[in-house]
Amino acid sequence: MEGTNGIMSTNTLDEGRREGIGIETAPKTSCPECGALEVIRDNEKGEVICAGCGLVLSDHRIDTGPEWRAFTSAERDSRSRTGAPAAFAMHDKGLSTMIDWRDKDGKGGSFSAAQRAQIFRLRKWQIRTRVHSSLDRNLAQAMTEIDRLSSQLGLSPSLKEHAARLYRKLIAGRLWRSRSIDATAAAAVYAACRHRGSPRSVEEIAEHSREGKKKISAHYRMLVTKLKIRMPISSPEMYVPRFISELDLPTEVQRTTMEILARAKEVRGLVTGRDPRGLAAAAIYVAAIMNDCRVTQRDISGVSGVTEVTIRNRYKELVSKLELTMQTPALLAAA
DNA sequence: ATGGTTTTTACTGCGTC
DNA sequence: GACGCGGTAAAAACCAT
Repeated sequence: MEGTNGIMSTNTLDEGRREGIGIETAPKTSCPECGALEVIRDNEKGEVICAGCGLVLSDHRIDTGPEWRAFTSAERDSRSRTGAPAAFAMHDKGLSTMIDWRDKDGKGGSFSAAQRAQIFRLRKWQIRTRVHSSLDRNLAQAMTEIDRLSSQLGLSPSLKEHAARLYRKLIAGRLWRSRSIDATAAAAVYAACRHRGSPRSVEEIAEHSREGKKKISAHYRMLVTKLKIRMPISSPEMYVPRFISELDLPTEVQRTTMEILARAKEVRGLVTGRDPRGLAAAAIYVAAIMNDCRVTQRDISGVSGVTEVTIRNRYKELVSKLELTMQTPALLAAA
């Protein structure tokens, strides 16, 4: 038991989370936009927000790292009893254990012998106490998977809940005919993100899932049709805030980006048929240069998940068809 | 299945720090 | 020389038919 407490110390958790996701950015102390020193930690959304201007300073990963879930079932149980209404994300509303399906921690590394032994005991315990109907087993596994995906993607608890709700709806309506729980769970997460207008690409989700991109999107399509939910078409704008904050760009750039995208919509053949992420990435690139703050195409490519080539193609189109002048104030002054 | 479109992969050249 | 950037051709992925 003292091992549990040790592992649950917040420092260890934080380290594990950061390493696991690969986020290196140190927490900022002041807002780059308005200089305010005060920040608001919004645990609900998983964001850190400037108290002065509301700029999202870091939207990442307040959630617990998945690698510790094996040790926190007791903690989670007690927490949910004391009030967290995390009903939908747990198949039996808090009585479930959350043991992962693999002997790996969040980094993909292995556990120590002692940790493995502990996990083994917990797994055994979990199997013995688990509800045995196939539906509940299904849900249990799905909820664990949704929880794991949400953690690794840094999704807010409410988004996780949404994904869980979608999954439950699918099961309850006997609309679930495929065999892959993981793919359906991933599809539910993807659908939830998209439904709430903070889209993650299928690629991003597939990165953390056992199932591939193709299968997940197939299951997503099935989910949408079966559940008869109307999805908002994903637009470049939806990606912009996340990319901007991941790139540590000021809000000014975001404003310019939005203006560019708004204008781009007017021109035919500029937006339709194109990957919205590529469009967002290119618009950000142009906007950054116009605002005199340099970002490399590589960096944008990294956070957006499209290649530099695509960014180039898009931004060339933007510049030519919108007749943008990409000269920075500095360059104009020099000339 | 097929054909058209878009994106990615892989490689090259150019200028700059 | 490493790096950012631009361009290209061919492969791959995607989508509607």
